[in-house]
Amino acid sequence: MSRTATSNARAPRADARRNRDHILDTAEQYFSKHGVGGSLDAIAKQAGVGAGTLYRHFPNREALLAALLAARDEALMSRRDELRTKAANAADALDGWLEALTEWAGAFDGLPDPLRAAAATSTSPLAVTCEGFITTTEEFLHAAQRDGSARKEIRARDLFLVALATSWVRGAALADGASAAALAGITRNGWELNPSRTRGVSPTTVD
Amino acid sequence: MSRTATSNARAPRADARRNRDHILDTAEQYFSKHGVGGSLDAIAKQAGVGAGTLYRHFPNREALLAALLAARDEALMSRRDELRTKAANAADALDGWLEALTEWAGAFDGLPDPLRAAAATSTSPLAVTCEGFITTTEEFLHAAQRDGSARKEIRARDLFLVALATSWVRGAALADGASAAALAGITRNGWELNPSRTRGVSPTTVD
DNA sequence: GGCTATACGGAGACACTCCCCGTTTTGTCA
DNA sequence: TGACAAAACGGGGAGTGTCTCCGTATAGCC
Repeated sequence: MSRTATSNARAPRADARRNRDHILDTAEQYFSKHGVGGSLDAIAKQAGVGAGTLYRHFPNREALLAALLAARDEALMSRRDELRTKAANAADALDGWLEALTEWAGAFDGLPDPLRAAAATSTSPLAVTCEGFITTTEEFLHAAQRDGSARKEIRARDLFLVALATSWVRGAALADGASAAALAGITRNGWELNPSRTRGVSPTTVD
Repeated sequence: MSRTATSNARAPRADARRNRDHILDTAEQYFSKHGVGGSLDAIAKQAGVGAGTLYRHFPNREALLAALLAARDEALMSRRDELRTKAANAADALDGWLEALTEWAGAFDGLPDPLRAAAATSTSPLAVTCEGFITTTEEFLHAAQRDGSARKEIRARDLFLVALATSWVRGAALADGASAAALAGITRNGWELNPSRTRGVSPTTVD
């Protein structure tokens, strides 16, 4: 009981903070190049620290990923705020949010898998992040459902999983922009009700 | 040139065939329990053969999976034939086929991942299987597009990937039947055009 | 300058994939 | 039936990865 109630632990040592940051930087690079499955020991070596140091800071791959994604939270939050205020209508807002989520989940190759697992288990550092974004999804979804532009039977969690799944598919449909667009279209048609705008699909040439 | 043109290799030895079958049986059980990520050495041990024997028959995990799935091909084919003849219309046929694919991809935990990879690379024993099913998907999709019940811009490969993705999501949404139904609904609304039947979604209670 | 909590690093236990090669088994042909 | 060559077996071991443990180093404080 000798510590303050607000911060139960004392401030980290300077070298600890330095190493942590360095590991994070290295992991960011490494996962970008090799996907989330990249060797953790290799990251430690490349960061110039021992394996023990890496595992002390991040007990497992998920913890490391969670820390990496935390750095992106802010961007996603500001995107949310932007959609809240600037979207033309609730449907576009929801669509924009799902696209933002899909991109977020595509930050590293293979990222959708641990995210999906986290969304199911809730006993993972990633789970907290996921739950937060599901709540935001719910906000946008409810708004769209209230004004009749989204189907009533759809739940936010399912839509979140759809965004992850879209990202998952994109990881395979390499270099095929058409697939990404097709997926987005299928998803939007999937949840949308009474589309107000005749969206771009021109009747075009018959053959 | 001393062999017959039709079968370039001689018949396998009796013990080889026996071991192969035994490995397959064991792998079926093992993957069912532990998912497709289960240890191959453990399968060999449980099957009572050496690791070398397993790897001689199936050079890698994908080859083993492909052999396991081959045993299921027949069931899927007969489902296809059933849908061809008994489905009320092209849309229901396509829907039924996609559901069959989704179930097929859910045979083992984690199966969608190698399937997705195979659908992209085409240099894997699983790729052949995937391509075959994509072709069938194309058949059902074209029929639906011809009679105006499926959107024109959708491609068979994308729909195949959607089926895999649905299976992938189901792997997470454990024991939640509602999610499975929701996903199926989103998918169908995603590709369907001018739904002829007012499908079950009752306007129901307002709150 | 010295003391202690904190943090470091890397050796090593354990697991998994996959190759290699000496040994065993099978099928065939006299 | 016996013997021989091809086919197949099995498991040791190299390579790679995860994660722990503990002797050593160092930052921060008095």
